[in-house]
Amino acid sequence: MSVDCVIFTVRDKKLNVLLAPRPFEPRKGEWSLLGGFVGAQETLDEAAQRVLRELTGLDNIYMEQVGAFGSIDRDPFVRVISVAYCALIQWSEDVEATIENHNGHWADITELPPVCFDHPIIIQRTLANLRGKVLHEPVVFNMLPELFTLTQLQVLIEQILGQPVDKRNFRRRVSENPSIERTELIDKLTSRRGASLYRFNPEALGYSSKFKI
Amino acid sequence: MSVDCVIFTVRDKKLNVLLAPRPFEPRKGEWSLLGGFVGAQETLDEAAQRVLRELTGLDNIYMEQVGAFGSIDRDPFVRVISVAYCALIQWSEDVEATIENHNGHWADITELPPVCFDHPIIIQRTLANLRGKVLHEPVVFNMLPELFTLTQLQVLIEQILGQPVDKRNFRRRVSENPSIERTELIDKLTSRRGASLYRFNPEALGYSSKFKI
DNA sequence: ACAAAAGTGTTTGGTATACACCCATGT
DNA sequence: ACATGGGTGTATACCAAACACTTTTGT
Repeated sequence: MSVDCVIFTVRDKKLNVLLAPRPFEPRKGEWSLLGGFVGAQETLDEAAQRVLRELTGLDNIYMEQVGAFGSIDRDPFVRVISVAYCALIQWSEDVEATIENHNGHWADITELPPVCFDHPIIIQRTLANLRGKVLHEPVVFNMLPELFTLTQLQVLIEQILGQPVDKRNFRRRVSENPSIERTELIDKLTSRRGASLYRFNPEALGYSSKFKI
Repeated sequence: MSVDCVIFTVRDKKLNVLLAPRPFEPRKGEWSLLGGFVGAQETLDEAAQRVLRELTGLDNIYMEQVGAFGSIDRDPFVRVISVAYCALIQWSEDVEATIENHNGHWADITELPPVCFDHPIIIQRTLANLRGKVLHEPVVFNMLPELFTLTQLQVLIEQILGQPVDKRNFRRRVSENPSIERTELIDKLTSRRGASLYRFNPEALGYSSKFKI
């Protein structure tokens, strides 16, 4: 019984997934998702959080279960059932260091290397899952810094959906979403003109109103 | 490692879920979902199909995984992780007999009796799942006979959604859905006037068109 | 001056909703 | 005759999509 984490981040304007060489047999050394076994006193959610923490140093991360995968061919001797979790993290130098200690490598999801077992299927299902909810649930903010520009947000959503998004319609929808608040701050790093920085404030969602981008 | 089946059917115009007294300790005798352990040579999907077959006599049934549930408190001694499956079946006298041999009982989902462990959560999550897709995927036909009237279909959907549906809008949407074909046959059992019988024909969905009701 | 990203409204077509009466038939 | 469920159309409000130019500023 194991958990496998499909860890997404946005890096250099591309959606990436974290892979690592499999640390033991069978298929030792082949690319695989980051996983671990479930302890006897852990819930599945706890196990997933722990695995993520051990391999990235991150804690308190957004994770959601995707499903259980029980293909038989995984290991010829031991039956392994794996529960997949989707994690969204913010890329940073800090994390990068911890990840490298565990031989983790980011792979652009549009050009994945060969991955072992049924992990390609798990990645695809997780991505489909994410695509289905990115516009209806406030999950993307887990991949962005506290303050972000609308272009950053748009590019990220385009990466997840795998298709372009109309800029004006996008910005109108954002402006109608009370939980995405414009701050007085201006980011001058990415453009000459400078772009307003925004913040996600979950409190600002009214009682009945649903999140929507 | 077990699978639990959340088996829905429509009976007497109500959405029902199948429960059975738990056959062994702990909590022997309390209401529970129908479950079983996963064999060493089975996939999860196969295990779910087998459990369903053993307990209802039905084969080749629509089933979909809902997720894995790993709460610890389930059994104080053995760690059990359960993968839940949603099954939609057509109610019939035949099935009823097999079910009774296994002490199965239908429970109206609007007035569930106390159910053991985390099974109430599993039922609610499965139902939420079903609600989310009933209008976008052709799943309801698994709960209806080959030929059905539009009122049957409407009542079923209302039961699943837990709210009424506008009759004229509903019938317009159905008429726009090429996969729901009107036959020449008339059902005279449920009304004096008689109602046209319809059939679901998955082939009739065009290439790009999505199912929608 | 120009390159590079930020920012900004309107029109149009489609889709979802609300709503009430007549029809056919068995009893 | 009447009770029961079957069947039908329109008007309106809302939402989604398409679309192109001006602004700011660092170099």
